[in-house]
Amino acid sequence: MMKTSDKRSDVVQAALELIAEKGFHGAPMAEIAEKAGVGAGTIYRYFENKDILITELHKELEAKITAALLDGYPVEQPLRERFLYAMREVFRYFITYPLHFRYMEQYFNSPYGITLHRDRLLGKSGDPDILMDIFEQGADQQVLKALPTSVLFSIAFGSLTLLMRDHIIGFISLDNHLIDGITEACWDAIKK
Amino acid sequence: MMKTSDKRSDVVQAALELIAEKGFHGAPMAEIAEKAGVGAGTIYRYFENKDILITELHKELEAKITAALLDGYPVEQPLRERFLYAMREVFRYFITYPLHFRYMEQYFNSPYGITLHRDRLLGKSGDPDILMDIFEQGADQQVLKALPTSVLFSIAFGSLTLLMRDHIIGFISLDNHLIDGITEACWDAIKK
Amino acid sequence: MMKTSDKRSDVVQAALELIAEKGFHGAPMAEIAEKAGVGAGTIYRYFENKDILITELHKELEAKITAALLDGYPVEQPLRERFLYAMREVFRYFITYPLHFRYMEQYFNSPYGITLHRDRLLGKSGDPDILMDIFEQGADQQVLKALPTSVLFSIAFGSLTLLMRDHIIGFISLDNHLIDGITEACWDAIKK
Amino acid sequence: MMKTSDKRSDVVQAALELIAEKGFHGAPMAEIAEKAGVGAGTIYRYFENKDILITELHKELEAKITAALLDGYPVEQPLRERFLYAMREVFRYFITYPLHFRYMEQYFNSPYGITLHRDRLLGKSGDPDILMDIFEQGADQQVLKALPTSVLFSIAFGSLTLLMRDHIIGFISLDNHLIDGITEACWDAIKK
DNA sequence: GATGAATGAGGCTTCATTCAT
DNA sequence: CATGAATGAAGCCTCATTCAT
Repeated sequence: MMKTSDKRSDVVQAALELIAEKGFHGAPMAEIAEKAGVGAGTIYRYFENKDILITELHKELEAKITAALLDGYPVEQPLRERFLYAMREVFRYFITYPLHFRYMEQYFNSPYGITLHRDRLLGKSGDPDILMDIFEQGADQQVLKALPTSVLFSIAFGSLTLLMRDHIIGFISLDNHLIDGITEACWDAIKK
Repeated sequence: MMKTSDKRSDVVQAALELIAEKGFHGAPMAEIAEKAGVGAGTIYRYFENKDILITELHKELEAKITAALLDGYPVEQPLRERFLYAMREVFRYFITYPLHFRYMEQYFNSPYGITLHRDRLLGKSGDPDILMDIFEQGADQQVLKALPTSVLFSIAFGSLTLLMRDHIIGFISLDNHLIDGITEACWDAIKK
Repeated sequence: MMKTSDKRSDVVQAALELIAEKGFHGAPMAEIAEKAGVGAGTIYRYFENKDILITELHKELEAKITAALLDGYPVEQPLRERFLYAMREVFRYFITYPLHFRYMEQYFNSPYGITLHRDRLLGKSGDPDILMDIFEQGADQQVLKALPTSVLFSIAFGSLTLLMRDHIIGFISLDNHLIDGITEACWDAIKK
Repeated sequence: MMKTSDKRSDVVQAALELIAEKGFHGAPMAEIAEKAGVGAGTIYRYFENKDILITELHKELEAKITAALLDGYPVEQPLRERFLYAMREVFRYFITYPLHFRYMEQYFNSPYGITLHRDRLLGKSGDPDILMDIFEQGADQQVLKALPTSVLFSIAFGSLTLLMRDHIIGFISLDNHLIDGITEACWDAIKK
């Protein structure tokens, strides 16, 4: 029933923690191995090389985030509610799993992220991107501002990113009330 | 009147270009030296080590950006106009100097950025932060939403960051019309 | 009647192919195991370690070559005919089994080969070396040049080795006519 | 006046000795560095990587051998004398520099050798190959057997190779008398 | 001051061998 | 007997920094 062996999970977890905390270059394979409690060579049974470990870990996190977002998503509600829900869920997910946020951030801001970005632009990303869908529908229904979809996305997601950073370093505290205020501010930004 | 020798400037420029393009780990000191047309050891006459070179370069860029922003800043205008002006200027500055943007981004997303952020929170940053001033005044005048200053900042600056990324990779084209639309969307986000 | 199990043969065959093609260092035990269709640990049931596998494989090939050479060997014929026969048989054997040639070559040109050579000099090699016998008889009968036996051997076998190399890489084509010419040239070299 | 720095020569000499004695895989870069009395990284100032060090060393040795061969070469003498001279010189050179022989042997019997061989066949080797010239002229003058040039070469050079091996391991002693006998035997092999 | 050759610690990866299942 | 996951020593290479010239 377990698809992944224990050692593989241990490696993934160790890599997640180290990379999230110290970045790709602050996380040598030897240290990942040590933290995972496995031999250095063991990592290579599961991941061809460090790049693939990094990419694979990104994919796993993305899948989890997407799943969390889709779970309970109010498909039938109006656009505004769906947008607010999605934003709040992403906030909550990352607040619950701050390492995931830090990892995704590292990944996004790295040569890997470039490829990712390009693929996403070209629609190669396989997952149903909820925010993008919302923005596209919003354009059709003329509920949102007449700005390119990707611009709307950047406004919402860029805000979220910096706010998460501040939350994680303890500069602000993203409680439900604040999250509500923020997501509504974002809605004001994109709505017509 | 020149505080810094030519060689120092050459090093700084070479470091800027290499790091902006390839990141900190893609810019070995030897390569920076070569690009600057100086010996590898020479760098160490001006900068104690690589970390200090990186930090110093960041400070220089920040000073330039601040200067560009202050130049022509409409102090007397209402808050809204000042906000729109500031955002547009930052966009224009980074569009003119994409290497500066890329460098600042690298710096921000790195262990260095952590320190920077912490210091900024503690008010150690010496420069007069225009955006922050605007947000603080907006709070006093009750023109802006009742959100923490740093939250307002993140909404504006987070949006800007992602949009600049997309512009630099050529995914969107930030012409004046689009910039106007974006800055107004950001204003909608923060205004009461 | 089978002294060796099937798995042992599979390992030997896999090792032969891999080593012949890629050399000792291009043939990891894991890959040999995979090609043989057995577990990596299984190899160690039959061969204490890689060195022993390599040495053992060499012995097996040598036995086959000797057998092929002895089969049909014209014991009664004059020296010249026996020499020509032996040379031609070796050529034909290696042309039929190029992997065997390549393996022997690898073995000969390696630290293993040193030991082999030394042992052969000391007469430790158990097999009846036909060429050596011919040379020794030739010396007794004063049909061959007054050169040490091992020198005569080197002339014949050294020529053969390089020619086989050229044949295998496709630079020359060792057809029967050419083989006849070569073996007679070798005979001219050694005959008085 | 010194084209190569001392360190470079030290590295080359250390590499020559180690590789000649133990083969490419028995000569780790770290050990070469240690034997040369330099830091491990220093090697990489002179040679991009191990492959290039190996190839470069081969080129240097080949140049020396060619030079030794050409020095005193009796261009005006008949074919037979030139062949005997060339063979004897090669023997003498390798007897004087046994490490050179062992290195060339290693190189020849390795993936590097394959390329070398192919290039030589294609005439890409820049040096004036004396033996090959002799064989070609011999074919024209109908002094030599009607065998492909490369076959004549293999007979002479293959013999030489094995004999050098035996000499180096001390199995035979290649004194002038023996060398004369061998080279004449080789002449008998190739002459019509 | 300026240079750049030299250094060696440290990073990634391979692979012969072991051993629990 | 057979397996193959696990190990870790060892190999190649990079690069920040130093120092003799």
